Parts: sequence; structure tokens; C-alpha cells
Amino acid sequence: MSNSAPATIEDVARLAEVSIATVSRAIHMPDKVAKSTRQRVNQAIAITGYTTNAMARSLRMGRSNMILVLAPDIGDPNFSSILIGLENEARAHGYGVLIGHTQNDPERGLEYLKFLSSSQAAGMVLFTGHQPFGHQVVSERLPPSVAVFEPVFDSATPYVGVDDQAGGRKAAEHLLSYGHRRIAFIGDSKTRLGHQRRRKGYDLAMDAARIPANQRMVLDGDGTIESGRLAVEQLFMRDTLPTAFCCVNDATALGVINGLSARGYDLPRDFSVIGFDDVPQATYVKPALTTIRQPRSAIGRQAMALLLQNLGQTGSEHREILILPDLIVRGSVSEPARR
Amino acid sequence: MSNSAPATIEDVARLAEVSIATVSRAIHMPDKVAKSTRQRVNQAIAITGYTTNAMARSLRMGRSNMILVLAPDIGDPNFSSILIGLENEARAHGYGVLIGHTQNDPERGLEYLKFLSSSQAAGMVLFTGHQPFGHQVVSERLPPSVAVFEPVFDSATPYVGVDDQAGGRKAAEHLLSYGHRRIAFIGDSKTRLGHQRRRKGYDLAMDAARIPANQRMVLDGDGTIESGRLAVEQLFMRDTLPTAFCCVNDATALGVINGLSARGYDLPRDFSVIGFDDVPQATYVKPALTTIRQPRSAIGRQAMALLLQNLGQTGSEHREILILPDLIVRGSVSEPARR
DNA sequence: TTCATAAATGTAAACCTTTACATCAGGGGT
DNA sequence: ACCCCTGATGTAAAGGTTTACATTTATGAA
Repeated sequence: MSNSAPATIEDVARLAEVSIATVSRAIHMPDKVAKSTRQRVNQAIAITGYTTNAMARSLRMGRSNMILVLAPDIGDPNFSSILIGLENEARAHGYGVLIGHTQNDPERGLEYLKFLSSSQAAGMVLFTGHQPFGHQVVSERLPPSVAVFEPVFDSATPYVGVDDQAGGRKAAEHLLSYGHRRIAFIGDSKTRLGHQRRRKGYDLAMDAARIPANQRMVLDGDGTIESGRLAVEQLFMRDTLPTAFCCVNDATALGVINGLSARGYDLPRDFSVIGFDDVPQATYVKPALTTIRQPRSAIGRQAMALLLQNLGQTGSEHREILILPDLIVRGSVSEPARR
Repeated sequence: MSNSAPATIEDVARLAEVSIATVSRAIHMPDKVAKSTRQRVNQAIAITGYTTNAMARSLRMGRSNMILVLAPDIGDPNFSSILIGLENEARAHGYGVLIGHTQNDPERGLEYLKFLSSSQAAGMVLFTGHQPFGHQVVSERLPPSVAVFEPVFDSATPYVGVDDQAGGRKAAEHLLSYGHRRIAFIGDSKTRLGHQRRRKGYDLAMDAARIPANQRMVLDGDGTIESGRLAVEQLFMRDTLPTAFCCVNDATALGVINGLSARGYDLPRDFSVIGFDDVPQATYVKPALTTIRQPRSAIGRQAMALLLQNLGQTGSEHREILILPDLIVRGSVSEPARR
């Protein structure tokens, strides 16, 4: 039992008085071995506490049953719930999940890639928005992978994520439905592709509402709280103010709320604000933030399903799965103020 | 280069016209091989793009150079910065870090334990506060491990964490130094051991200030935002109110601030609040939360150093390394209000 | 020149599996 | 009585390393 060295298949074989091959078969192809033998083997396994050495197994099989999830930032509020989706789906198929934290450091990414190439993991999920090795050219063939949350730049890696454009449109339409016409969009054209798509959704909604392009106030930030705060300051230097803020993400929206409150405005009476993502903080800010929710666990689930499915095939076709997000109504949107 | 199968040590050996043993030596004990040979080998490695198969290596050596970090909740705001400390230290010693997400599910914990016992990882770091397999009895000898953030219940696992008692005392003393005498402690005696120690620190400070025990208002919550809010409600049903709230952690403090603001009070004029942990949100709440900061990266660094050091030895003595936390002064503490 | 010794390299076993192939026994059909 | 087939099991190779031990070569002293 609690011997110093863990039991090997040989220990089991000896105890059950069979060959190691039979033990292996009893485990993996139970119908190929006589019932009486199977019982003896199972007993021996129970007694020795044998558990198959995954390392040897993977070495022999040239494939492991672990999936590596590469995240640049573990702390990202979007990460953990997507992860749970990934894990649950993986688990249902007999796979385990390991997380690699790259901190956006190409060297670390490369390290984890080695982990994959020595088949300690069978495939990978990318949160990074780019290949984990930066722009270096990597000689090895990349393992099966799928991107999540943000498509991988300049690559045919399949992608599963929220339908940003539809979400952006939904957000803008929600504001429009309350009668807002002067709706500022606080965007972010640089850091993420998805953010550009959200902007596109906003434009589409404004087009449909027949609001001319020159009446739209579009500011470009970088998706941080600070950038939301800054946008407020910039807008207050103009002649006309918006009645509502359509923000590219919740962080920006939080910054906007912050800036507006600091100026003494009462929300949502004076201004309406809508975000995108539905981060945990959205509930606690005052007023609670109306936002578009990332369908996180669905993204995780579908991404893992896609990856697992692609593990078998060689040439997996490029695919993009977009999931429609829901509008979460809280307290930060109301009718425009009379002025 | 970009052949289908990755290059093995044999490919390198063939190209360099030496035996595989020499290649291995050229890599791991360069001084044991003649300079000219070493050069040829290095060249061959460069050409083939060889990278040693970690799986085979670990199988042979019975030890890997990966450390597994087990976290019940990836989303915990304390997790990511401790992790970075862990990673940096590991990296400096040639180890990599993998994260296992247990979700407090003993089965998952057990799964990751198997990962360790087949020596896919050399040791583990526990964030869990308990052994990852719940209360099941596990036959195998546990791998070298170290606990972080929260000591492992009922076990001799070495622990590295903040000095909760000193921190709790520091917090209370800060309030006392502003002249507060009626200081409520919103605690949590159940979910974490560290929280009890913080309470102890509060008591020590109050003792030193000669405030009799029957004048202390101590409420017991569970360390959540909700529990902070609730504590406010309960206190307002009493005759005497505190002038300050000493909270067992930031979540509780956030709840308290929330509850107080909801009742229309102006902080910190009407009440002072202090937290513990310094979570990211502490900066954004209004007023910004004065708190005791978890020395997160130091914890990570020292924990990994301890683990790595214990990898060699067999019987590692039980040790507890406590790191003194700093007080972070923001805006939620001031003199007590005149009433 | 001849040994003894050190330095450099090679050979082969071991780590723990999985699995193709070989073997063996027994059963059913002729 | 013989053959063929099936089902159950065993044998051994392979997967990519590291390393103890064996072997070869070079070095220096006598």
C-alpha cells in the first residue's frame, strides 16, 4: 500500500499471476479478457493501489490526455468562468486541464509549447489573442489548438467567442430604445479585435436608427478604467454632450461612471451608461451596470468540444463559432435627461 | 526542420556522428565532453531543432521539472499575484509551473494528485487550505508540498503566508491611533484559519489600549461582501453604534461600505472602515479602502523557494513562514465623528 | 618502450506502458 | 480423426531519455 515506490503494472501482474499485457488489457479493453482473470486483476489493483503512470503511458502512446490552457493573465475576470466551461467539457471526455500562465512573455509561451511538443499535453486553448511565442518563427508543427475570448491574430486557429458585433448592436439598440439619440461610443480600436467588432455593431444600430455618422461621438481609448475616466473629461470639453455612453467593455464603463460621479452627476438620471462583458464588479458599482454578458461557460464548453473533436483529424478546417450574448439589465440606463 | 515528427536525441547523434550518450552529456554535463565534439553536437541540435522530450526524461529520471499549483478558485483576487511570485522563483531555478483548478472538488484534486504521483510534476503548492482529496484516505505517499495563503488543515505541510495576527493588530491600531474606541470587528471564525488569527490581532490591540472586552463589538460573518452588508444591518439594531469597522477582509469591508452608503452615510466622515488583503477593488470603491496588504509576491517567492529546497530532502521539517504585511492608507479612515 | 592513469566516448539497461504478433487450448464442423 | 477458427493469454519491441559500466584513446612517467 503505502510503500515507498508507487506500484507498477508489474506488481499488479505478479499479484494476479498474469502477464503485464493482460493487466493492461483488463484495464483498457475489459471484454478482451476472461471474467475470472479480470476479477483477479481488479483485486490486485485494489490491493496495490496501482494507478497507471501517465508519463509512461503518454510516452508510449505519443499522446496524453491533458489539455493545456494558455492564459496571459490569470486575473482577467473573464478567464475563470470560461475556464470552468472548458474543464467541465474536457472532463466529460476523460481529459484533464492544466493552465499555463504566460504573462505575455514569449519565452514562457515557448516553454509551454515544449510541454506540448513532448506530448505532455494533447492540445491547447489560447486566451492570448496571439500565438504564445510572439513573432518568432517556430519550426515545429503546432499542436491542435483553439482560441477563445479573442481570435488569434493572423492564423487559422479555430475561434470560439461571443458575437461581438451582435452584442455591440444590442447594447446600442437598448440605449436607442430608451429614446437616446446622442450616444457616445467609448471604444478601443487597438488592443483587441473583438472591440473593433463591437464598434461595428454600434455603427450598425445607429445606421438603422438613421442617426447620421457626423452626429455620433466616438472616442478611442484602450479598454481600461482609466480610459473611461479620460473619455468623460474629453467629452466635457466639447459643446454638445451625449445623453448616453455605450462602452466597449465594462472596465471602460466603470471608468465612465466613476468620472461622471466625480463630477457630481446622478446616474442614471443625468446620463445612461452601458457596458460589455459583465464582469463581477458590474454588480457592485453604483448604479449597478447594465451590460452585455459574455456567455462564458458556453464559450468554454464549445471551445473544448471543438478542440477535442479536432484532436482526431489532421487538417482541421478553420472555424469560427460565435455565440450570441444576452443583455443584462441593471440600473445604469434610463430615459435621457431633459436639458 | 519542420518534419512531421519532432527530432529525437538519436537524430542529433547521427548528424553529429556520436552516440546518444555523448549528446546527452553534451547537454547536461558539457565539461565531460571534448570541445570539438560539443560544438558538433550543438550544431546538430541547432539544425534539427531538437528539444529534449520532457516526458521521456522524467520517466527515466523519476522526477520532472514542473511544479503543480493547486487552486480551488482561479478567480480569487489573491491568487494571481501570489502565482506570479511562485512562477518567478520557480523559473529562476529552472522549474516550470502548471496550475490545476480543483474547484474544491475532491475528485479533481485526486486527479491532479495522480498527475504528481506519476511524476509529471515534482511537487505541489496548495492554495486550498486542505488536502486536495478532501477527507478520503489516500494510500500513496504525498509529494513534497507547501501551502500558501492558508495553512493546510490538520497536516504538517509547511506554510508560507501573511502574518495575520500582526496584520489584524496593525489594522486595529491604526483605527485606535485616530482616536476610535468603539471599534467593531466584523470577523469570520469559520471559513479560514487566518481569519481567526486576524481576530486575535484585533483583540491584542484592544487589550493594549485597555478597552474592556465587553465594550468590543464582534460580529461573526463569513468573509463575503454580503456578510459585511449584513453586519451593518445587525449593528444598527443595537443601542450603541461603533465609530469604526475593523473588517476581517476587504470583501467584508466592501460590504460594510456598501451598507453604510446605502443608509446615506458619508464615509469616512461618519464611520471609518479598514479592510485586510488589498484586493484590486479596494482602489475603486468610494472612499478608497484603507487596508492591510497581503505581501503576495513575497509569499509566492518564499513559498516556492521553500518547496524547491525541500525537493531534495526527504523529511522536511514543518515550517511556517509568516511575512509582515504593510498598512495601505487610503481614504476610508478618519477621526471619529462627534455625536 | 612500456605501463598506469585519465579523459573521451560508446554500449546497453532501465524507467513503465501499450500493442503487434505468437502461442496455446478448446470447440465445432467435416 | 483432422482442421480451422476463436478466444485468452503471453512475449517482446518500442517509445526517448539518462547513466553505470565497458571500452578506447591519449598522456605522461618510469
